[in-house]
Amino acid sequence: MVPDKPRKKPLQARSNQTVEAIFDAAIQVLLDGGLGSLTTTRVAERAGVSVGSLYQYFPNKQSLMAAVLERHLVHVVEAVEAACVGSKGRKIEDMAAAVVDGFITAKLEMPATSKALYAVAAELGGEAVVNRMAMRSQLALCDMLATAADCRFQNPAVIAFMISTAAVGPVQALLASNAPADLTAIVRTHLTAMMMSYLKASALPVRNGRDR
Amino acid sequence: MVPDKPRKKPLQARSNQTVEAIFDAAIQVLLDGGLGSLTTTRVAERAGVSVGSLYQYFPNKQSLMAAVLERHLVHVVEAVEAACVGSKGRKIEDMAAAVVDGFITAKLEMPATSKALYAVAAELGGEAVVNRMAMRSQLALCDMLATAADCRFQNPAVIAFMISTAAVGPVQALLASNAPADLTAIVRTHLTAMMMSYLKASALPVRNGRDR
DNA sequence: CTAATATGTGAATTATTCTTCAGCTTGTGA
DNA sequence: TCACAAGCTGAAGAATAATTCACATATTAG
Repeated sequence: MVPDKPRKKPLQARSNQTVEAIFDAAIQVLLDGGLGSLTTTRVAERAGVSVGSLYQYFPNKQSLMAAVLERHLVHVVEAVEAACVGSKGRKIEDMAAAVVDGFITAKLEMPATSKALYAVAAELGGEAVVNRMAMRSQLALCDMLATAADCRFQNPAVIAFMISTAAVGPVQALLASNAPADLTAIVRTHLTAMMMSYLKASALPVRNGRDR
Repeated sequence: MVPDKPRKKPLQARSNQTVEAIFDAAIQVLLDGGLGSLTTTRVAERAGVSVGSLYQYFPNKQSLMAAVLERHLVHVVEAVEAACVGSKGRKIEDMAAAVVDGFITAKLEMPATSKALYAVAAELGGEAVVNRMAMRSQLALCDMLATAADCRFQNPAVIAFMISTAAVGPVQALLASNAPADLTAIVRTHLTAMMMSYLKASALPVRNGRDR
């Protein structure tokens, strides 16, 4: 619906640097002033390039914002996916711990970026990106859950939906209130506990070896 | 930091109608076009009044958006607070069910409004409103938890934080994907199950009558 | 009925914004 | 070295926005 692809693919090393600089600058501008005061000119200035260069790689402002958001979310989703494949065949407790840990670690690796992008995610262009990424992580979770060593689930897709969506709230709140590090640790513990107990409560225990 | 109060308090019935119309129009404009394309002129047009009237009650665009957001969040928080006071002295299972039900019902009562306001909440002015409302609901949750019939909690504030923040994710996802009603019912069930199991897992059972 | 007050109007002002493009600089391959 | 392509520039165009204010209309009190 809205153009999303880079207008031009960077070929020389120089242009890659430019694109990197633009990405970083967008985050910076977002951080002091919010999405409302982000302008293409300001981003270009901060990146140390001209507006013209910006428009060489992004057909318009919206596609720039979508690209910045996607870049960050891909990073987070990949962390979740890694935790999922790494926990296949384990017990659900290990699964819960690994997934929560991967998610929180990735999200809090760049807290400023995470926080700045919530406004972008809530905008018209961002919604689609968010939905796409949510799908990806729920698929990975589903795959993982199907291999649990100690139980089966009646409706893995719903469980995956709940886990992935319920995890975002506490982390978002943590970021929104610029919480101290010790609260972060506590939330990590509690989120793990929440997911573990939820998984246990939703599990159909496997009798011996093969069920059904 | 940013002016937030109405410039003028409506005295006559006529002006109250105007303010109501402006609120409703703001939601409408937000719904088709998003925050990015919301302008004071467009809101005034939709409300059937002139821009001048709008600026008579809101000193600027930001305060208008904050007021619209606050109005909705107060409604949701009041539902949660009602569920909390109504569940004092009950068992934790009843508490979890009542709170989740109150929250989801209030949020889904006006799904379009809820969805439209996520962008506002993520903006600079909205963050403060959201934090204030989060505080209110966590306080109510804390009060409720302290009266549980069947157990005590080591750190009620953290539990309240987790419950209130973890509940928003699934509902937000539900709204973002325009989910069908049956999925809504399933999420309601699962969110209740999640909170119940989490509360049980975090509880220190009370021995007999009085503990400690 | 009349004066005082409350409310409503919307063109004009002032400021920004996104986006383009004609020309300049830098890199590369022969 | 030279010519062509890739990359960069930033002033200018066209559009749109937030906010004001001098004036019109409606309501209320006395």
